[in-house]
Amino acid sequence: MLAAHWPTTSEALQALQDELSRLQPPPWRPAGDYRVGAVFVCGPRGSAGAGSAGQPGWAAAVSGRAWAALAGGLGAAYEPGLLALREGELLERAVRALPEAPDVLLVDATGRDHPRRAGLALHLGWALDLPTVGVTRRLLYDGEGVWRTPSGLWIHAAWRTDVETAQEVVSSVSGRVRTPAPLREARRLARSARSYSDSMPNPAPG
DNA sequence: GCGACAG
DNA sequence: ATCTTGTCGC
Repeated sequence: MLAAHWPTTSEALQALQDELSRLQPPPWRPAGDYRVGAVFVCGPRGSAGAGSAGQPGWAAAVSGRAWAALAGGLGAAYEPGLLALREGELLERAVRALPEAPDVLLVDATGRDHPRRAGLALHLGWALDLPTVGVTRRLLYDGEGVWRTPSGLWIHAAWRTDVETAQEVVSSVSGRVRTPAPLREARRLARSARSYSDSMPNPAPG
C-alpha cells in the first residue's frame, strides 16, 4: 500500500514518524550468506538546492547481481526531517521492482538520528518490511545510533538494525573506496537511467 | 535578521 | 541533492 506508507503532508508524516519511532520490531542479525542491497534516488541533472515538488526523479535498486531502475516523480521540496515526502515513494517502488529482495538494504538517509527518531532509512524499512541501514555524509540531528567509518561516513541504525549490526553490514561491503559497493552501484544505475531519459525524445503531449 | 539543516 | 574547482596521493 504505497499511499499509506508515504503521507503527502508534513503533519501526516510527522504523526507517522512519531508512531514508527515507538515500534520495536524484532532485531535482525547477519547470519550465514546474506545479501546486502541498496537503493538510490537522484533528481534532474543541473538541479541544486532543495528542489521543488513534482520534479522528475530516477531511482535504482540492487540486490546481488539483480537490479532495477525506474523514472518517476519526486514529492515535496527537500526539508530536513521530511525527506520521506520527497523520496519515499520512489525508493519503495525501486526496491519492489527487484526480482528478489535483499536480506538488508542500504539507504542514503538517517535512522534514529532524526528529530522524531524515524529517519527515512527506518521509514523505508518499515514500508518494505526489510531490515535497513542508513548511510550519510553528514549527521541530521544529534548523532543517535550512528557509527563513523574510518573514511568519515556516518552509518545509522535503522529498521530492525542496531549500531553494531549496521557497522558489520557496511564493513562487509566496503572496500578501497568510501561508498559501500551496493550503494555505488545503485547510484550509478540511477544516474544512468537519468542519462537515458535525457537522451530520449520528449513524450507526445496528451 | 542570520546560518544550519539526511538528500 | 548537483556542479565546479582545486589539491593531494597513488
